[in-house]
Amino acid sequence: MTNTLSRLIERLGRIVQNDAHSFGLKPTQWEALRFLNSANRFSRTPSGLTIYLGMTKGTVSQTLSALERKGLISKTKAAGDKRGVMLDMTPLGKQALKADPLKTIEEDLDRLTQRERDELFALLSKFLKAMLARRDSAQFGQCRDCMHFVSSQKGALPHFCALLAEPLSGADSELMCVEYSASERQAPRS
Amino acid sequence: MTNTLSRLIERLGRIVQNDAHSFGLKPTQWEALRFLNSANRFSRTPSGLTIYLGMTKGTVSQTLSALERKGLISKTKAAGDKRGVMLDMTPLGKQALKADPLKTIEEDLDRLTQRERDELFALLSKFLKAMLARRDSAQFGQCRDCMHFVSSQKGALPHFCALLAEPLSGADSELMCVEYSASERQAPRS
DNA sequence: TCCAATGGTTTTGACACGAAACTATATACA
DNA sequence: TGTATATAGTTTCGTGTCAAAACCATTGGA
Repeated sequence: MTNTLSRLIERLGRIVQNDAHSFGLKPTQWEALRFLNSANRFSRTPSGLTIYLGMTKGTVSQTLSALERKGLISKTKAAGDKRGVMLDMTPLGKQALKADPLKTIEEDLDRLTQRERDELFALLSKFLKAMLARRDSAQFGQCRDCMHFVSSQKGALPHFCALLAEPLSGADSELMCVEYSASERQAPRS
Repeated sequence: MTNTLSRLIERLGRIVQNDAHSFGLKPTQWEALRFLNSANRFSRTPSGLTIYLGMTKGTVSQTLSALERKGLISKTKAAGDKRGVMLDMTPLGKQALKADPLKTIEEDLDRLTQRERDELFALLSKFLKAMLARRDSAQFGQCRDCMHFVSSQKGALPHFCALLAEPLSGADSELMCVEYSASERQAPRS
C-alpha cells in the first residue's frame, strides 16, 4: 500500500524536468540534444530517438522540427534507405549543450559521497534495465559491450559491428546504440 | 565530465512520466491528485501544490481548473482568509486514484529485493532532501515528525500544531504538511 | 505485381508551461 | 485612518508537448 518509493522517483524526475526549461529549450528538446551527442550513427535517426524517449513518432517528429528551426540540429537524407533521415548536431547545438541544465543536478549529486553515488548508480541501472525489459524497449548500451561487437585485436584496424556489418572507429565503439544487446547473460525474467 | 548518473535519473523520470498518460489524465494531473490524497488541510491549497510541484502558480491554477472541470476535485473558499481556496478530492477523484499509473512502477520495483528497495529509498530520500534544501523548497514531511508537533501523551485529546495553533487528529498527523520542519538536527550544509 | 511493413511527417485537440498582467484580500506602518 | 506592500489566485499569451490517427514514400517480401 505504500507507494513512497515510486513517488520519490516521480518527484525527483519532476524536479529534474523543472530545471530543464532554460534557454528557451524544453526538457524533451534538451534530452534529444543529449541523445544526439552520445548516440552512434546507426541510432541518430528519428526512430532511434523515438525508442530512446519512449514517445510516439509523431511527437518526436515535432520536437525535431523545433530543434531544426532553432538551428541546433540538421537533417540529411540517409545514404542507403531513401526513407531514412540522419540527424546531427550543428556547432550551435554543441554550443547549447554547454549550458545543459542537467549540470545543476550533477552539482546536487556532488554532495553525496562517492560511495553513495556508486551505489545509487548501480541500483538505478539495474532498475532501469528491468523497466526497459518489461516494456520491450531497447537498452542503448555502448558498442564495445555489445554482443555484436567484433574487436580488432591489433588496434590498427577498425572494430566491426557483426549485426549491421559496418566498421566502427574507436570513438564509435564508445557511443550508444539502439541495436545494443548485452554480451553477458541477462538476468532471467522471473 | 561523466553525467551518467544524472542522465539515469532523467531517463527514469521520463519513463515514469510516459506511463502517466492514462485515462485522459496528464502526469501533472495525476501528481496533483496524489498530493491532495496525502496532504493535510493546511497544505491542500493552490499555493501548497505550487510549492510541492515546483511550478509557477499560473500553471498550477490551470491544472486545477482542468481537474475541477473533470469533476475530480472541488474548490471551496477558505474559512478565515477570504483569498484562500481549499482543495479536496471528490469521490470520483478518489475513484480515479485506484487506477494510478504509478502502480506500474511499483510492480517494476517489486522485482528488486527488499534490501535493494530500502537502500534505494534511503539514497533517494537523502538526495531529494539535499535538492530541495538547495532550492529553498519545502520538504513536506509528516506532522508527527515535525518540530511544531505537540503530541497528546494520553491519546485521548487531539494532537496539536504549535506553528498554526490548530488541533490535529491522529489521521491528520500522518499527512504531509507544507510547513514541515524536521525535528532532528539537519545535516549541516557544507 | 501486389501488399504489408517500415521510416517519417502532418493534423487535430487537449494540455503544460513560464511570464506577465490582473483582481481581491490581508497586513504593515505611519 | 489611510496608504503602501505583500499574498492568494486567476487570466491571458505564445510556444511547445503529447497521443492518436491519417497520411506519404520506400522497401521487401510473397
